[in-house]
Amino acid sequence: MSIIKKTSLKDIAAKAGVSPALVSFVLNGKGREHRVGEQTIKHVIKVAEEMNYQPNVAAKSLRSGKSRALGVVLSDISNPFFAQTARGIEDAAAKRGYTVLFGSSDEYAPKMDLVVSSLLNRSVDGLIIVPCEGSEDTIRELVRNDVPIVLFDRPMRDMNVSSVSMNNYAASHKAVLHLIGSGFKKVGMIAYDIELAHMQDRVRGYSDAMEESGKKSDITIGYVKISDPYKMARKIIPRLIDSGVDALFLATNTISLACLHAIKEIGIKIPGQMGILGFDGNDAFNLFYSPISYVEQPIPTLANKVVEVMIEKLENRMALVNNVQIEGKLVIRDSSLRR
Amino acid sequence: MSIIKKTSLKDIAAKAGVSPALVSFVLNGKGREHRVGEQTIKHVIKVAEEMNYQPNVAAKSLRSGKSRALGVVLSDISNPFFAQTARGIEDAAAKRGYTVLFGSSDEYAPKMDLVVSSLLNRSVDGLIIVPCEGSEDTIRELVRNDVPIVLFDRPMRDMNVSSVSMNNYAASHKAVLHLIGSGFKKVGMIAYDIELAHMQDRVRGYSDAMEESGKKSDITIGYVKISDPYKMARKIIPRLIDSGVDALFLATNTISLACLHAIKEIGIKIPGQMGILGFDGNDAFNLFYSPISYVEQPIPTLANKVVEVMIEKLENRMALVNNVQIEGKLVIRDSSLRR
DNA sequence: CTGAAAGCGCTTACAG
DNA sequence: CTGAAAGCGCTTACAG
Repeated sequence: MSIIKKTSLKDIAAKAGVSPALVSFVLNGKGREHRVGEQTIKHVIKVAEEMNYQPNVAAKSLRSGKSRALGVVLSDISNPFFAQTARGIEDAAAKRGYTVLFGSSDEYAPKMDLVVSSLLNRSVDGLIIVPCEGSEDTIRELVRNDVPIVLFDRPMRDMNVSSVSMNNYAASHKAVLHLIGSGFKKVGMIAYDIELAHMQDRVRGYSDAMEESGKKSDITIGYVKISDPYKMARKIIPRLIDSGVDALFLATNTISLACLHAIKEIGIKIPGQMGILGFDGNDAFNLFYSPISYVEQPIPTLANKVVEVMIEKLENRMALVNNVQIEGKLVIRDSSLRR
Repeated sequence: MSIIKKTSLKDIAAKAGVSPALVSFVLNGKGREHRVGEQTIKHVIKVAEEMNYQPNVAAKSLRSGKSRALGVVLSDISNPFFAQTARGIEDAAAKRGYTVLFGSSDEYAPKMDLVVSSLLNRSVDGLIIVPCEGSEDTIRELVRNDVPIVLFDRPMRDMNVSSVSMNNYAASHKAVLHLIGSGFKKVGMIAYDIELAHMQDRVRGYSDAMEESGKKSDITIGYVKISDPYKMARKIIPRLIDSGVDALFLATNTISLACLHAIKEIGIKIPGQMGILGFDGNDAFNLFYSPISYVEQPIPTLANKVVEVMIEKLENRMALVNNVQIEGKLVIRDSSLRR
């Protein structure tokens, strides 16, 4: 096994006694199409294997304008949700012969622009983007320039762009109904103070569930900054308790963790004093003295789907917009069960 | 802001009224060197900016044989330690104008070979590798073929290859002395049953600390499989307790988490019945009812260093082998304090 | 101080 | 059924 590449098309052509063009056709599976003889095809392939041919990717993409590479812009690849997403996308892409380049926007639009440019610069064929707040213009311009993009995790309505995300409205709605059904009187929510659709959907799911349960006047939402959720959670939670909130629906994994820290610090008993339902499973939820219930996002399914939609778009050159929603799952543990 | 690239060197040359070669020189900062006139330099740069020139990476790397891309082979990018490493490497590389491609080996040598080939195929300039067990031959072949590589997390001795890792021996040694100093009588260890240097160093640190403390006969190591640490932890821990072990030094983050799950399930009190000292901080450690002490790896420092060593190697073409060790830090919480 | 030209390794009309 | 040739966008000796 020699991992190192050096053989070129020309070398194979020379050894096989044919032209480089022919080798190119055969190796790209276009032998039949160009009516190359069966014998020749077999022979060329054999020689290529013997010489351990590895095509030069730079040459290929220079010539073809395609790189078989996907750019993926995440919020932060070190965040567990996105780390798992990254892994899922990498695997799904590899299965289809695509490589993936990652970048982190840190939820900051100018940083996102930087990452997008750098990725485009590397001539990726398409971009999978977790759009951050204020990135609408960037997305719009990419669409306008026919850059193939698929949004992940956060759809953007009224914009001509495909997306793959969880059905945030339905999952949140179900989660809140579960809390209410479990006997909690006044369910509050802690969310990010951002306009992005996924967050709005989670908030709507909560509000609608409250309203449908005749608790419209109990709707209580504490907003925290995406830049420092812990600090605000520490301040807001006591206030929510004072206002009579006896259960909390936490809108993201990071918010959940921040709130658990605050709750532990303040010394609130779960679920006795406060019911909890978080987002995205993790070890901390499982190891908490009162295991935490949560909305589970089917990350591998989501990752797989976004790659599928992307490649569909790339290889069929379809312009049609596809907004895929995948259902979440409620995982129920002690923290959301009134005793 | 137009993110889309299309301007070529030739376009700039035409507009600036000079030759493409001259533009290439100027834009690569070799204007002075080639004694291009100051006026011309300024003018060319201005035109390039006006036209929002973005060099075609494929063409550059085809021609130069360099891609300014680094390949990074991790164990599993969805594992928190490696996710944070990925982020650190990405940032450090971006700062120096390099892009990063990731791949996960899943601790399986054949998979690692696959990922390495694919990365090399994409003509990365160098490879940062977290070597898995049984990958010595691959590493050796890469070295033999002059592929610039730097090992991360796990050095390999007696092999002509640079590495960046934590000083595992010292950190483990210190951790175990702390447990003993804290009053625990019989400190056991749970480790992976692998030969890799970082694990051996952690085991040696433990053994030496025990021996130096006159507890040679108390040395008790439970080995778990890297493929399913939880299952074995569940079996081994009761046995260790039966043998009188009253504190556990856990050799990795994953092992720590697996053991905490098992401990919670079995219902062992920490630190009353069992002292615990784990590896790598995380939310689960902090939120555990008895906060877990741990060895902290300075991930950003490590990530930064590995990129530095890599680029040093790449740009100075130095053949010299550099084995960097960075000291870990002991973070002490309740779980390792006898009361 | 500046330009013309070759060539990196591919793909793809075009010609036969 | 197969080959010769152009060209993707760069860089870099070479010539002047």
